[in-house]
Amino acid sequence: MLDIRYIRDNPKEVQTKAEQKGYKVDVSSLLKLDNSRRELQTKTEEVRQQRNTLAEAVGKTKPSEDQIAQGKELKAQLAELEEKLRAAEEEFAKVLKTIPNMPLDYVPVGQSEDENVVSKTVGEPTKFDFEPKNHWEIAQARGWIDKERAAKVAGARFAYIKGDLARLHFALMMFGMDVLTNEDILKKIIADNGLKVSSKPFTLVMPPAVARTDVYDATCRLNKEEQTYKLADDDLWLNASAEHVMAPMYLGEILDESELPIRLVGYTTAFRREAGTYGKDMEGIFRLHQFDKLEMESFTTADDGLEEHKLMVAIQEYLMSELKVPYRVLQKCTADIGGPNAAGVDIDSWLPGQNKYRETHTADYITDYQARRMQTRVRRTMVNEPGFQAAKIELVHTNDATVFSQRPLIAIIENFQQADGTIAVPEVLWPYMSGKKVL
RNA sequence: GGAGAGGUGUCCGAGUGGUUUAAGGAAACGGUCUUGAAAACCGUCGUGCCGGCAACGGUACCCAGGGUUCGAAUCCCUGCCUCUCCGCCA
Repeated sequence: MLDIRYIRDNPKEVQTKAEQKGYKVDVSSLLKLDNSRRELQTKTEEVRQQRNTLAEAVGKTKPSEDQIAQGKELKAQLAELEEKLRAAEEEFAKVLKTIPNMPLDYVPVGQSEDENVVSKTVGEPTKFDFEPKNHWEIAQARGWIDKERAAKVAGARFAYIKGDLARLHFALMMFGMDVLTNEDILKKIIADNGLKVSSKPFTLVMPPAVARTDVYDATCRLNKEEQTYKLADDDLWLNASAEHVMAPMYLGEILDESELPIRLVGYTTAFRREAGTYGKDMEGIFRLHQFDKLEMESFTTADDGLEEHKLMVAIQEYLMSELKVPYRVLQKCTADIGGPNAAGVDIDSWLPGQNKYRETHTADYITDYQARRMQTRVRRTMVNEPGFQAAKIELVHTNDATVFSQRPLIAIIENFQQADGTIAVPEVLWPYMSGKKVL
């Protein structure tokens, strides 16, 4: 959610930037709702004041007939005003939520994902002296993926991932966890990228896989039931990303600045209905209703938010480079970063089986847009001199980014396939493969 | 899942219908004293919203949402959460 005061002060900018993101919003009608809401609030508070004054005048004594009559009159007035105020606030909040976050100035303006800007390409598309297969062909031949039986059990777009492919998944997860929780590696990444951020390691988290409606909604990430699975008998939704259940961890809390940054690396199974993608990417495990994922989430001060975002991208690049999978970095344009984001980066991995780069990672910088709804704040000491100190409470900035989902498995299988049908395990994963270097 | 007891500020904890701007204590921070520290003493010590340049004023918030009342932290209802016992269970 955007700050209404910012919208009041910059209505034209908000209108323009929302449109750059492809959002149809009506800032002027929002501001009208804001005005009538505030007028009603003032009136309501005036009546409440009269009520409080009367109650105080009565005190412990028995109220007179006249006082009771007055009180009843005020109560009736208040009931009417409060109802109007409630309706006005509800309408106001509904419209305010439709205003997306403002893109940062460096985010390229674009109409669709086609206008994302490739900011970097690392490695060359892998060359083969044989015709490379796609991951689905390879996995079927090896018995690594069983979608037919999964369809029998759970329906389309589910999979049994088996044997060495399952092992490879856990190796990848372990590799990610080891990097993210290792301060020395983080220091190296920070130094190599010239970043000015804390080297505090990430804390490994296994979060709940579900969240309540109001909590999920506060993350600004809850989609409609067409997109997200809702439990039938409980007020709970299955998460569509670990980020969705880690972001609201500090809901309603005021953190101390000394606790920041809070860095979490969470492992969870994510669930997505993938409505509107029927027929797309049906082969293999590229797009499933369920997938396991390791995800970064962090809470920082506003001052550190952007550097934190850059750190997450740098970590993603480090992981990809260590795997030696060719990739490119995309600066997402205004149309593609998503409503809550101020900026966003995708990393696309080279998939020889599709002969193109496909998205395997994303990194989201959300500034204070989520934190305002979640009311996750930080108490900062701004001035601390003898005889004088001032504390300030600010919204935190949130960042999230993929460490590894299941898609990198596709990249590994396809890039490291050999003529004999086997897969060479990337060297950095050897320690996690129980001695297997070839699958 | 069944039965019972609870949920008050950073923490402990009082308050069960009306000067609650929530007692008291602890922690924290500033000061006095001290060579320094401790102790003692003095002071500060919630958040949101509305109005105001500001000082400040108003209002709401005692888990959440409803209700009763002239008046609710306090009474009633519902939900959530915690604890104890039972049941079940990786």
